[in-house]
Parts: sequence; C-alpha cells; structure tokens
Amino acid sequence: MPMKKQKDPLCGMILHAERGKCASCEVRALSICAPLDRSALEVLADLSEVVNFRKGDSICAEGDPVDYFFTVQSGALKTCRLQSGRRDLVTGFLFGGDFLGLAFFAGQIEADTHYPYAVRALSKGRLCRLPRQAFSKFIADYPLIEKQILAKISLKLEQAENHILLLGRKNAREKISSFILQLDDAQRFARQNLESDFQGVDTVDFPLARHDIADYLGMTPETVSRALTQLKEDGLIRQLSSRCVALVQRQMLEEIAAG
Amino acid sequence: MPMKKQKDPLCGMILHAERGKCASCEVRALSICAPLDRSALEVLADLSEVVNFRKGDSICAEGDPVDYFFTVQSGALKTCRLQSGRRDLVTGFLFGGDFLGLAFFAGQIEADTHYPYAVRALSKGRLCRLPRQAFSKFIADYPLIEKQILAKISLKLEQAENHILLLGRKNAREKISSFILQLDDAQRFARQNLESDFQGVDTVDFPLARHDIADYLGMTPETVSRALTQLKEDGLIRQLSSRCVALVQRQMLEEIAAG
DNA sequence: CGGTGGGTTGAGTAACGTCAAGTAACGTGG
DNA sequence: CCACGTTACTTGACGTTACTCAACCCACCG
Repeated sequence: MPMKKQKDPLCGMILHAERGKCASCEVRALSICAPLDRSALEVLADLSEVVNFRKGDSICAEGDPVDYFFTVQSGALKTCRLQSGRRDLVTGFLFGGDFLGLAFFAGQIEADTHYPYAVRALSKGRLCRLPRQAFSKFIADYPLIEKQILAKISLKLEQAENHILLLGRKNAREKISSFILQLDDAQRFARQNLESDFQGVDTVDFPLARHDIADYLGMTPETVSRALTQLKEDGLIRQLSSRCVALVQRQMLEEIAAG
Repeated sequence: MPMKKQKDPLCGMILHAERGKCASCEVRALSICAPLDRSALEVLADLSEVVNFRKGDSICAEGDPVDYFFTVQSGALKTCRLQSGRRDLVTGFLFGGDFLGLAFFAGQIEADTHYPYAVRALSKGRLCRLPRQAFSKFIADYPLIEKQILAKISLKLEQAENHILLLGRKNAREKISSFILQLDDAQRFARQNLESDFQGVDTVDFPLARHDIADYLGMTPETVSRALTQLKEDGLIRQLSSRCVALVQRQMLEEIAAG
C-alpha cells in the first residue's frame, strides 16, 4: 500500500523501469525534446528510462540531491514547500510534457544541487527519467535542447510572477476564477498540441483534491469550497462532479479573475 | 519637476547620457559583467551608456517593447504589476549590480518582446544602458555572459518561489521579519563584495516607503506600520529612524520569519 | 452495512483592511 | 536658518474576510 508519508522516495515507485521509447513518445511535442531529430532521439533513448508512479508517491523531498532530471509523460504532480506546523504551500503543478529539474540547470549543471521543493504525485502516471551527468553531456552536443530549457525557465518565471500577483492581491473568488481558467488553458493547450480529436463542451477537470487547490492558492479547503459554490450559485460555472466543472460564462470568469 | 505619473518613460530621465566606463565600474563584481576580461570590457564600453534617474522616474511601463537592457549602478528600483482600482503589487526590487531584462532573454533574444511589469525608481541613481540588438550580438561572442545571465535567472526563480511562500502562508509579523532579513542579506552581500571597509552595527536601511513595502508583502501600509511597532515593542528591533532599523535579536527574527 | 476520506456547510473568531485623525519628517522658499 | 506646506508615517475605531473548529453529507470500498 502507498504510505501517506513516504520516507523512501522512488524506492516503492519504480514498477517497471525500462528503456525509453523516445521515437514514439506521446508528449514529445510538448516537451523539451520537441526539436530533436531521429538520430538525437536514438541517443536519448539509450539514456532514458520510463518509471511509473502511483497517487501519493514522493518523487523527491525538499533538500534531496538532484541525481536525475524528469519529463512527465502522463499524470499530474505537485511541487511543494513544507512548513512545520502549518499547511504546505504548493508552488506549482507538473503535467504531461513538463520538465522537472529546471531550476538546477541554469549555469550549474556540474555543481551538486538539491531540490528546493518536494514533488508528489496527484495521480498515477509515468515519468521519463534521465541521469543528470549523462544528460548534461547530451545537452552539450545538442544546443537546441538548451534553448528549450531556457524557454521553459522563462515561462516558469512568468508563471511565478502571475502566481505572486494572485497570492498578493486577489481574494478567494478571484483566486478560484483564475485557477479554473489556468487549468482550462493548460488542458486546451495539451489537447491542441497532442492533436487529440476530442471536441466537446468547455469543461475543466481538477486532477487534484480541494486541499491541494487550497495549498496552491494560499487558502483553506473550506474557503475553496465556499468560493466554488458561490460561483455555482451565480451561474458562472456548473458542477458536473466534485472534480469537474463546466464553464458557463467564461467572459465573466475572466473579468473576475482579472480583479 | 518630476511628474507623479510619467507618460514619457526615459525622456525626462536622461540628464547626461555618456559612454560607459566599464573598466572602472563600481558594481562590476556584482553584475553579469564580472567574468569579462579587459578586451571584452573595452568592446562593451562602446555599446553602453550611463543614464541617470531620479526618485519616482518610470524606466518602463507594463507592455513597453524591450529596446534596452540595463544594469543598475546605484540607487533602488521596483518592478511592479498594476491593477485597476487596487494597490499595485511589487514583484521585486533592483539594487546595484542587478540586471534588468532577464525574463526577456531566455531563448528569445531575437523576438520582439515586451516588459511584463513596470519599473520605477525608489531613489535617484544610475543605470548602464545596453541596446538590445547590439548586446545580443555581444553575448554571442562572450558565452561567459550568457552563463551569468542564466545564473541570475535561476536565482530570480528561487527568489520568486520564496516570495510565493511568503505571500501564501505567512502572517503580517512573519512577512515583515522575512523582509527585514532579506534586505539585511542583500546589504551585507553588497558591502562584502564591493569590499567597502564599513564595519558598524547590524543596521538595515529601507530604501523605500511603507507603501512600497506593503505592495511587496501583499498588505497595507497601516499593517506594515503596526507589525513594525510590534517587533519594536517586543525588543526584536530598534528603530533608528523611519527608514532605518537595528537588528537587536537576529536569531528571534529568523525564527519568526521561518514561521 | 458500517467505515473512511473527501467535500460541503455552519457558527464563532482572529487577522487584516478601511476609514479617519493625528503626528513626525522633509523640502522649499523666504 | 526658520516657517510653512506637503508628504510619509503612526495610531485608533470599526468592518470585512477568511480561518478555525465542528458537524454533516456523500461516494466509494471493503
């Protein structure tokens, strides 16, 4: 059984570690590997391993040494900072195509670095794992990858600044509205780029629990719940299930989110 | 007279635009130019211009095209995001040695980019200005600089995550304590690296007004003031003037800041 | 059919924001 | 250098928001 507080990151996680199949990678278009050619992918496939994780698994703890980089293939993860005697703070999420290890890259690939946050799984899923040393060498030969990583860091910084604005100056209603739209954007983007032929109503899935949303938005689960029911009562969203809502009035949501 | 809301960024600002003197730059050790050799500095000096700014000047507005990069030589600036009908949010500060333009760099030096925040002066000071195009070419010849920029972006991201933690999970008292320590660290670091021979009591200068602190910490000036007097009453700090405090019990401050 | 965990709802409270008054600090012009 | 006007800062009274603690509901699972 998956323990609530895993002391052995990764140990219980790897069910079937097997050589990566980069050529047929489903999320390549979203990942840092997007610009690589056939031969580069062959080289990379020899470095990479696919590992599975289950809901609740700990990928790494705060302060762990960074021995691997990861690309998320499926599932959802959260990066969080712990505080003694208080709710954690979730600094961000990782979905298919996202890269884990960004912050440790810039300029200090050779240095011994440590994770500044813990990473935990919100659902089951799959990671592509790359040994740090080997991948660092690989990058040296394929500068295109470095550019991709730079672009991702830049994006991350922009997201962080938006998050700062949200935490610093928005109330519960505005936070929730922003969050729903954020998820919606991410899910539209993924659908579009992976060329899935899905075309339905504008619905948003929450791949996480209320308390995770709360920890991301700097509030409590109760307040999250209350803000959601308020939006529901105002007819801005419709709740299909506890983990899925339909956007009824996107325009209005955007206005609220903007403040 | 400097207007409160400047519509013409930079126009009123440049008093004496003159060729940079990189060889004798006072903040080089702190800046991205630190690793450059004599000949590189000569080249750079031809690209750069020194411009002066006064308290309240607007360096750029949100959405302005990025035509120049800057290194701060002296004085203090804030980067802020505006919100209609609400207090601004200050996302960060720039002091001597800091580089302005980081976020626009990564991976898209050639693209037409825009500032995601406004930059305003908190005091008078001096900037080193570099035309974007020319500096981008310069970087291509001196990869050391690119590494420096990467390191700075990485640092920025780390700071952003700390800021997120502060805004999301700390109360007024903890926010102020963190802020004081942050300023103290920055000021110690600057003193140390610039090898000033100053050796006094452990005091911290606030190069900014209460409302700027409030906008940075996601609170109001009144609450900032109250939190400061509380720390004063508890004997953790001593107030030498409205813009300068002495750290009486650094240890305790650190404990409070950590939560 | 009871147990469990996630989610919602309610009542009371603490923390912070708002509004307003008062005080100290500063810069300017005489 | 002083008098004045302006701005920044502090303090107080009050209102609002979101947190805390608790009960309850519901879906899912043994």
